[in-house]
Amino acid sequence: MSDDKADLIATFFKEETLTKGTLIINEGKTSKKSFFLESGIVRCYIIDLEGNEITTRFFSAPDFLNDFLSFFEQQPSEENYELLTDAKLHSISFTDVQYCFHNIPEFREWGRMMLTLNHVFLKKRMIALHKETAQERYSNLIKTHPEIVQQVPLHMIASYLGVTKYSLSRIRKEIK
Amino acid sequence: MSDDKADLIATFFKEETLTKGTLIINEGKTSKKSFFLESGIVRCYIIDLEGNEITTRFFSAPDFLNDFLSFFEQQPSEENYELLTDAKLHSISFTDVQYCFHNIPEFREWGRMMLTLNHVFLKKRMIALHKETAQERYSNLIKTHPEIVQQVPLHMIASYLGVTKYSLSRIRKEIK
DNA sequence: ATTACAAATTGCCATATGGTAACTTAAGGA
DNA sequence: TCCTTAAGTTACCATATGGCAATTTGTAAT
Repeated sequence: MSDDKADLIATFFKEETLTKGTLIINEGKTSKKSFFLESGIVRCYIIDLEGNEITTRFFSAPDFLNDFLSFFEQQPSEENYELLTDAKLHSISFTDVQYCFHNIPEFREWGRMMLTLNHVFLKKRMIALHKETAQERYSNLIKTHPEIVQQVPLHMIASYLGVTKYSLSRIRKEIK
Repeated sequence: MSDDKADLIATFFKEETLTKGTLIINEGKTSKKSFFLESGIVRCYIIDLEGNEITTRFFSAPDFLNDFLSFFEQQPSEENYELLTDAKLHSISFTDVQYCFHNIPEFREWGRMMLTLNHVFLKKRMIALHKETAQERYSNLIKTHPEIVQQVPLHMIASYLGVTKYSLSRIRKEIK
């Protein structure tokens, strides 16, 4: 992408510095923004029928993130997105995203890529939950995202991997 | 949608009658078509590293289907789509889909809906694999898609649910 | 009717994971 | 520093599921 285009696109983003614990997307509310995460870690989770939190995804900087369904369909989100650390973000509004989609081909291309990556992520995760043992899933997480394993509380990682915190604690011991 | 538009869109679809066992999308090949399934059942599966088939999805008529990644990104498919019964399909080429996207707003809207439904399916499935027992997943399948439970061989359903055929056979016995 | 083959079932035991309760460790506030 | 609380660990046992092997059932071809 040319510098001109990059600069143009950058003008639509607004810098935000937020503290640990902030919810940047809330269950039940329609998400108005997409984000670029410059620093920090974000956890995405839903609350199931029994009231348990299920962590469905982590984002660690640098990365783009939004709630695909809530943002692009402008409907209430089913998930919460919580900052696990203090973070610096750059946000763009739905209106501006629409404007950029219509007027900047490179931005449209970027949107397509986001969508594809999102889809690939879900498919990989589905297959992992399907065929891998909890230990394999944990080992893979260490390989691909060591920063998450290091910085995120064990019970959240356990929930993300689909096991209890007790099991994950045992898996940790075995791996060492 | 108006009848005029519907008729116009229909002209881009070509009827195909195919027999049980036919692969309509092949692993390794770039998918050139999207389909409307008028009658029949389709199974989507991948082959994992150990050579096992993992069934990732069923489609039963009437439904639209394509391989999102292979079709829209025009890259080799990672999955196979197999007819489990004789079937009548209506197919539309990638070129024609692009044409319709550019020229028929209703079609664009339909594309967006497909994408969203696809996404919702993957998320639901992820959560099901995450939190439900095999028995719950099977019960839900019976509720939502009894025709699949009736017509599809047990070992394929087992693979879809993420359990062995032995376990599913036992689950079946308990439920009765 | 007979054979052949795939699909499905079931007894048996192994393994992975769940869940409680007790305990230890770590971290932040008064 | 002490106190309080959350996080993490671990012993123990329960439950869910895996997987082999033997058997039965169903189905299609001859």
